[in-house]
Amino acid sequence: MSDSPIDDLIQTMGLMWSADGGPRIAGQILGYLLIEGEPRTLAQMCEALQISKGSASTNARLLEAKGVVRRVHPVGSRQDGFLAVPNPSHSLLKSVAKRLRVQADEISDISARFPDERADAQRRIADFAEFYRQSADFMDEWTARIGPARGETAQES
Amino acid sequence: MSDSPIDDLIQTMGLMWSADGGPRIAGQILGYLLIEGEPRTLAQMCEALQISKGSASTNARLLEAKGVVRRVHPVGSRQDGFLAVPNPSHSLLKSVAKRLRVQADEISDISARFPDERADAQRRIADFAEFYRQSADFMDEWTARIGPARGETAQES
DNA sequence: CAGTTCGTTCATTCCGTATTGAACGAATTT
DNA sequence: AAATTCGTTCAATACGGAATGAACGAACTG
Repeated sequence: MSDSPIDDLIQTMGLMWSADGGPRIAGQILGYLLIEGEPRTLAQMCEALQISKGSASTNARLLEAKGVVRRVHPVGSRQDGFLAVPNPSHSLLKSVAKRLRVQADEISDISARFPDERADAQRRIADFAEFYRQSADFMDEWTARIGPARGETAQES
Repeated sequence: MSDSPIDDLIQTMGLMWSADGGPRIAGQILGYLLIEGEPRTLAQMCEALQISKGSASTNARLLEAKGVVRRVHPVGSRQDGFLAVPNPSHSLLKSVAKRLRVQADEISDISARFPDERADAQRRIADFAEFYRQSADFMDEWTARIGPARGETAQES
């Protein structure tokens, strides 16, 4: 079991990412690309992280969708390259904000169907949803303040 | 399967909570208490949500630790009562901020051990950690703006 | 002080989903 | 056009942690 700081970081990033509810391998890939600094292929990820080709593809694409990783097509090479986005703050916060907003809408939609005799409960739920919505708003505000990441190409709906 | 808005909300809160990486039952309990508005016992949760006593106890205590739920001791009753905190924003954001800060520290600690020839990687990792730290700061700022929740009694370390 | 009624704990079971590996299509190469 | 070399997909598996329920201690009750 290697204990080099580099491996340690990759391992830790994996644990952190899975603690946040995501696939562990996605965090490991991000850590790996962050360390390497230059585009790496799926095959290189498989070799370095000892994972299957399927996992490498799926999780790299996941990170790409989140805007944390960018895919490049080096001329003269047939394989795709994956590169950690220098400053992923923008994409990361935006995706969190979006999720909060969806959850807020979902909750208030449901509470709108409450029967009249549950007006008090309806208000409490609405207040709760409002907190989610405010949090999303504030995230957007913060996102705007730090500005978009350099070299970002996120195309989420 | 009942489709009343009330049951629907409880179910949805459970799914949302688990989507954020937590136990589904915790979200369901929060939804239930949010709807009821008044203190409810573990036995009532078991009955309403069809869950075991152990789950009720464990998850209620989890919510209590997060400062989202408050425990009360009604005089004359031997059972504890659990009550949804009116405005949990403060506790919720604070716990998120704390986790971000822990993760940021963890990452920069590891990157500090990088060998000299990896100075460039070290800098990228440090930048990444800095983003986490900034996010935590940002959460605290947001927390301060909305002010502490009414009736809060969170005692996290 | 025996008998309840609580809340908590913990070994076990169960379930969701991450991971795998083989199969496939597309694009290249010889 | 056959043969490679890519990336993706998907059914099967493995694994981590959620949920259970029995056991336990503590606090009350009669």
